[in-house]
Amino acid sequence: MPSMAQGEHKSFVQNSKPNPKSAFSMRQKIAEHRRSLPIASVEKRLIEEVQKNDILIIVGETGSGKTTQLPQFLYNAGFCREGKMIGITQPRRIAAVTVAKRVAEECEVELGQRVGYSIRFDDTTSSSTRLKYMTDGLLLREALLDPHLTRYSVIIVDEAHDRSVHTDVLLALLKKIQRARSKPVGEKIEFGNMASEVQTKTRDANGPQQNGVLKGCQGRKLSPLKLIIMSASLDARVFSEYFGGAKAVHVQGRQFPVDILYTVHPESDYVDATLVTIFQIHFEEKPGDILVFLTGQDEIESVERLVQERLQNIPEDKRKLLPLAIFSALPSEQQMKVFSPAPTGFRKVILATNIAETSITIPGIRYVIDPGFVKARSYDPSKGMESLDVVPASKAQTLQRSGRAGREGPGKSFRLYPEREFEKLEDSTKPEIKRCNLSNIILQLKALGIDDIVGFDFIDKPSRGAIIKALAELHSLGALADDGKLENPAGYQMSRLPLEPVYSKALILANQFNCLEEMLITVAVLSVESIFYDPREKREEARTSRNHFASVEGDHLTYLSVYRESDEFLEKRKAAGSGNNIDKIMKKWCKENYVNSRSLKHARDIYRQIREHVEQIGFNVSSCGNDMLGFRRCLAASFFLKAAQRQLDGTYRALESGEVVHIHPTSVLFRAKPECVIFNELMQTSKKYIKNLTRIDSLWLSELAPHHFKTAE
DNA sequence: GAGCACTGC
Repeated sequence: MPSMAQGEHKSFVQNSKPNPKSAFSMRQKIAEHRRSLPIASVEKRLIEEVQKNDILIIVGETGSGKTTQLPQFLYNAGFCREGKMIGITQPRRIAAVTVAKRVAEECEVELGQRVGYSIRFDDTTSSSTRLKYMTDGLLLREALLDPHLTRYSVIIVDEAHDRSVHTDVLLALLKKIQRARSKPVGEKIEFGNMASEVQTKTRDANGPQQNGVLKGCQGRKLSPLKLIIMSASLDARVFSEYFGGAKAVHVQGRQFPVDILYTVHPESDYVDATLVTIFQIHFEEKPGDILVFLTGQDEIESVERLVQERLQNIPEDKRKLLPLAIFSALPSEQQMKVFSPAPTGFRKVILATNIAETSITIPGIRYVIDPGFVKARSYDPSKGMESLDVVPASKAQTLQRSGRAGREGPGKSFRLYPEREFEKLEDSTKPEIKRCNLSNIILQLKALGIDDIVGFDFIDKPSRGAIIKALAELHSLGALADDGKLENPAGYQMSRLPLEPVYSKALILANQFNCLEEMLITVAVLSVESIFYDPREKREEARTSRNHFASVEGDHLTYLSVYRESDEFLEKRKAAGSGNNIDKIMKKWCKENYVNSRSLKHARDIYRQIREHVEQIGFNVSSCGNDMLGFRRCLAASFFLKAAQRQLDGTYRALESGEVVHIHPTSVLFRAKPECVIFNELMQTSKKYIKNLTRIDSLWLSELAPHHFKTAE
């Protein structure tokens, strides 16, 4: 072991001005603490502000109670008259569920009555629901069916600082809807008409009767819509400016003070610095668990190993330190371990990715170690390529991380860089909309009747190049006509499916190729994280299992056989009379076959949902049986935009971008190296890798996508 | 022969 000597010691300096707004509170024991929440004292004022202002920005730190209390205040003040609802959006499913449950408890109603939540695959709302918690993505979907969101009197967009694509698009849309709802219906409004017109042809069976609603309101005003944007931290000004100088109200939070400490000098090796700091805290600080923010699985696993190694070299009475890893790819049973209290006398050190920044809250944390980096996804529209890079965290992220030390008592945050480096960080993370593929978003906007995408009023405008690229892709897929308007019916059908546009297109084609059943399964599996466990898994049984499913034709057919075999197993068990617990049976099968049960369950949910959708469109779900040649031709026709040809040196050239790429080691075609393939994903990590491929005949491309390959011959 | 932060419909 290198000289990670015990004597090594890092000097930290206290930051010059203590963070004034650090007062997190413990997880509130709900009912008894309601009155003591900071927001309780400003109920009257908040209601007045909402009555006076159509748009209100509320800046509230964690622990203010805004998410649980404000909707109740509004309900009591009469904002749900005439059956109207208050919608509260969250960026994450788990938050929508837990908050709704808590509020139902506080209101002493059954979940799904006055208070409910609705997230994909799980809707607890009923006709009596007035406070509806949901994900922002779900509300966007609702807007496709009801372009004025007429059932809502108030919409609260919570955690707007998150700046997810969904939040950004939703805010832009709500701005438009609010304007439309303040005008008499007879007047021409900027969008919605076209969408509702076409809707009569393609509307979901249970969609609201939009035309009827509009007719009934003829000559009258739609009721106005109140908009409340809730955000933590620095970004309030951005939202206020976007909404024409909207009023912003601050609500005090509740957190314990967190001392911020910086290193005196920059650290050249943050893994090493992390290790030193962990032991320094362990030896010198009072009891309390440590939370370390690292960038990924590999890093976490190596720090875990290093901590274990080092523990062997210190006196036995000081070894009471328990390292635990948490990241999203970790099976949930192992994730749960970080939540159980450490054995008596032990100190936990949680090695986490960003998952611990917002998604989960671990009790007992008093110390945070923040090396100041994050792994971020970015997208290069010109090459159609994603990449994952380690980049410096933003100020907002860094504050959020430090706050994790002050939820249960005063804490300390150790930043592994000097204070002057903090000042150089970006204020906040680049909004996702500026670093992702826009084809899906643009398809949604087009379906809402918004045709001028370049001129659309985004909070942060995506680059022109990214917009053009997405428009071109949608045009190639047949979703957009030459004039840039949505094709009827294909474009509308595609916008209704909760899938990447290219997968929706694949379903439309599969309907024509008579292999819709196979394609439904394939795109469901492609829509989830890998259904195979960690491919680094070298155990013999795991390899055998993967080989058992592998198809020489490629990954798509491999996924098909995994899904089908799991399904057959389930059917057999059901027929044998033991079909009571589907989840349990599937888990057992997954374990035996080294398949990720979380992913497979998710794929099955998606399959069920999109099957319903295509049946509503009027497609007949038929199977091509054993005609895998026909199915591969359909895959080629669907994914022609992403084809690659083998070169003499064994590398591949992506036909669209001209990039030199490599087959990803997780592909079943990694060794076979067929002459021509279609693929679904192009990602740069250590190399430019293509993932999820199927072997095709290169002649199929010009035959099946002549509009795209006419010059190729 | 090598590797994937986190969400969401």
